[in-house]
Order: sequence, then structure tokens, then C-alpha cells
Amino acid sequence: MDPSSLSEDALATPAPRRQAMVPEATVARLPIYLRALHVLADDGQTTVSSEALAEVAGVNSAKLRKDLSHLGSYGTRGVGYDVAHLIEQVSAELGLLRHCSVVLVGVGNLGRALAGYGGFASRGLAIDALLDADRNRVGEQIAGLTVRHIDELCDVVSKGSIGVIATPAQAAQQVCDRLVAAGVTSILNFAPTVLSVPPGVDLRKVDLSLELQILSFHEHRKAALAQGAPV
Amino acid sequence: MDPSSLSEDALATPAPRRQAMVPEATVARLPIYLRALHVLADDGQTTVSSEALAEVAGVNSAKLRKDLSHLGSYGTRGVGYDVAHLIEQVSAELGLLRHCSVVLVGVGNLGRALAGYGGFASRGLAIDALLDADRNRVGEQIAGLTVRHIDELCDVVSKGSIGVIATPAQAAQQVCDRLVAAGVTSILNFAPTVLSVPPGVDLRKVDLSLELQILSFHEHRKAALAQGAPV
DNA sequence: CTGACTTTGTGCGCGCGTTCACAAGCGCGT
DNA sequence: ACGCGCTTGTGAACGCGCGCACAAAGTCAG
Repeated sequence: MDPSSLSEDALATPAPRRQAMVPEATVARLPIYLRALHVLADDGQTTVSSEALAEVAGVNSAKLRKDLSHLGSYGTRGVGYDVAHLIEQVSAELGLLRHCSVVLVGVGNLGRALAGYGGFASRGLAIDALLDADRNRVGEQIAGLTVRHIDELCDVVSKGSIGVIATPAQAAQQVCDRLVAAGVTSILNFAPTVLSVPPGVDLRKVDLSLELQILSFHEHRKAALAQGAPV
Repeated sequence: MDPSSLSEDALATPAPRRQAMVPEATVARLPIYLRALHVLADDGQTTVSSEALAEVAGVNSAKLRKDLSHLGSYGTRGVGYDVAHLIEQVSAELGLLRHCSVVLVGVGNLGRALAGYGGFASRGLAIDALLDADRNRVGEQIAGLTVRHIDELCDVVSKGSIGVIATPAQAAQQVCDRLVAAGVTSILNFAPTVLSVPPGVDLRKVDLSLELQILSFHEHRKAALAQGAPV
């Protein structure tokens, strides 16, 4: 970039006029809204106000309205949002409507738990392949799926597949590289390691112990405050 | 709080002059730095520059320096940071040095995986109690611990305990309430539900399917872009 | 002992995200 | 048919966090 030569770049924005432009923070909340909407739908509600939905989702109502406004105006003023319609729209935005292939690598403790986790399937993101490097585990039946060897990776991934890494830390980068080589452009990493991926590949991570350590910090802080502060 | 009665609170800030004031964003990265430091220590490194550590941790070096500066200046200019000393300091800041009791409720698929997850124990946050509401599971041995009934909750929690909820969604709020009633002030929720806790209780959540749905969004976006954008 | 190099610690500007507050819009009762 | 009240959608201000770029500080060679 050469900012000095672009003093009036407001007119020639690179790729802004693309319709969507949904902020990342909003995307991160869409799944929460979706779950809240499913709760309301199961409860028999057909419409819901931003205030009520925000209450269930645990967020500010203004934030919720702004979030929803980013994917078009689907609310009716004076009434609220149509629950079923909103579920449809949010699901579409998240790409949950058309089947998306999910490949899980590593069937240790965590991998098994993930394979059996109902939260994926109920949102149109069922895991449909289990891989492992350990040949002793190949052939095993887990959650209705047969574990296959990781060498068969190319046979199970298709364009648009999402890769999930649940291997030990030291194997994660290697598995990651193989996923990328097989054409996977979205990877979710559960291994406690920083992975590097080439540009164009989306990498997200879930560190199970990270949140626990953050809580430990706050607990520690509280204890220190309780002892030192009440002068 | 009563903000209306405090028009000049700039002078009488509630609890600001307390030394620490570590930003939340920094706290969230401390565990990552700690893991990177352990990697370097195992590798035999005794000192490390902010640049090198930032590389391993996958962050900007300036951000890392600013983060570390928040917990005091433990670096030597011209040299870098002493790895062992920094591990000590970060661990202390996170409260990992003195044993912190962790109680896990719900030993389903996920609970078992968490109980056996090595990432906790290796950081001084070993789970030391397993509870479940299902009496058929009580007495079971998992990862060296015996599953106890949730009614014994008060016997296993102590001041400063951290509670981990790995139950089905519909049981989570009830378990959460019981944890709070037992005196737990830090709770980590793995159940896909929004929990409400009274003020003073720290609640964090890990949603396993959330990140996957975010990836689904990006994958969906990429697919739409690949089809529609290349005009 | 001095000078030059290396690395930390931080002041500053920028952009994103959150929140308040209000105008625009729609349905419903009368 | 018409106005009243409710709810959405959004403009603007605020605050946080990030990254650059530089000054302070300490080490090492000679």
C-alpha cells in the first residue's frame, strides 16, 4: 500500500460496493441469534420484537437490530420480526441451507466428543467424514461414521468442505497442510497450537483451556482484591 | 451504581488506582503467550525477543510488548525477555501458580473429553471433581477421578473454585444456579445456551458449533463470490 | 571508557464496534 | 378513514484496541 499517493481514495474504493459487507462481529453473533430463534420457534412464537429476541440472545436490542439490518430489512415496524422468515434468512446468510461437507481429523477424546456433538447436526453442519493417522482406529464406528485413514483425505473432501482439526498439537500443522493441499479453504483448529495457512484460507481456532485460564485470571484478581482492597 | 449522583467522578474513581488495570484483550492473549513460552523453554531457549515470541504466538510484536508492559517491565533492552522469568510472571498473573480447584458438571461425550484433556493439567488447571445428575454414571472412573452426584456439589467446591458446565442445554441454567448458590464465582459454559448469572459472577462460554457456523458463512461467501463476482 | 547497535517501552492516530437517541413506518382501534 | 402508539432502522458520539514509529535504555565490541 502507498497511502501517500492516495489522498482521495474515497471515490475509488477497491471492492466496497459489493452488496454484503457484513461486519465480522455481526457474523459472530448470527449463530447465537439463530439458536435463540429456534428456541422461540419451538415455543410456538411466530413473531418477535428486537427487544424480546435480544433478551433471549443476551445482547443489546439496538445491536441486534443493526446486525439484522446488515442482511436486509426483514422486520415489520410496529410488529417485529417473523420468526420463521428470520430463521430462513439467517440460515441462508450462514450458508447452512445447502449441505456443507465437514471433515474431522483426529478421533481422540475430543474428536469423539465432536463427532457425537448434536449441536452440529441440528444446524445443518453434520460431520460426514472421520479421519485419523492411527491405523488401529481406522474402521472404528463412531456416531454412525466409519473412521478412515488420513491418506484417504482427498477422497472425502470436496470443493467447499470445512476441515476440523482435533489432533494432538504436534500433528496439527502437518494435518493442516494436508487439508490445504487437498483444497480445503476453511479450517477449524481445536489443537492448542498456532497454525499457519496460506492466504485465502480461513483459519479459526477454539482453545478449550484458554477460556479457563482467563477465568482463572479473574478469580485470581478477585481473590487479590478481596484480600488487599478492603483497607 | 448511581451515575446521576456522581457528576465529578473523575477525581474519585471507584477502583482505578489499583496497580493492575490489564485490558481484557491482553488477558485473552496471555495464555497464548504462555504456551508459546513453554514451547521455547522446551526448545532450550533462555531468552527471547519480542519479535521472536510474537512470531511463535502469531501476533504483532508491538502488541506483544504492550501486553507484557501491562504486567510490569520484565524485559531487558537490547536483549529481550528471560523465558523462565516470563513464564513465572505470566503464570502468576493468570493465577496458575497456586492450585485452583476446577469442578466439571456433566460427564457426557464432551465432559469426558474435557476430563481427559491434557491442556488443562499442563497449565496448573487440573479438573479435580466430576459431577453428574445421572445416578447411573455416579461411581464411574474417568481420567483418574470418580464421578459423584451433583447433590454433593457443596462438598467439592471451595472458595475460588471454577465451575465448568458440560451438560445438555436444558440443564445448564439449573446447574449454573446451583453452582452460584454453592459460592462459585467463575463459570465456564460449554452448553449451547445463554445463561444468566447474578452480578459479581464471571461467566464465559465456549460454543463448539459457533465457530463452525462462522466458517460456513465465509465458505458460503467465497462460493457466492466465485460464482457471481468474476464478471 | 566510549560509541554503535539492538531491543524494549510507549505516544499517537486510525478504524471498528457499541450504544444512545430519534425519525420513519406500519398496524390497529375507533 | 384517520390518528395513535408501537417497533424498526439508522445517524452520531464515544471508547477500545491495534499498529506504526520513535525515544529511552542497556549491551557488547574495541
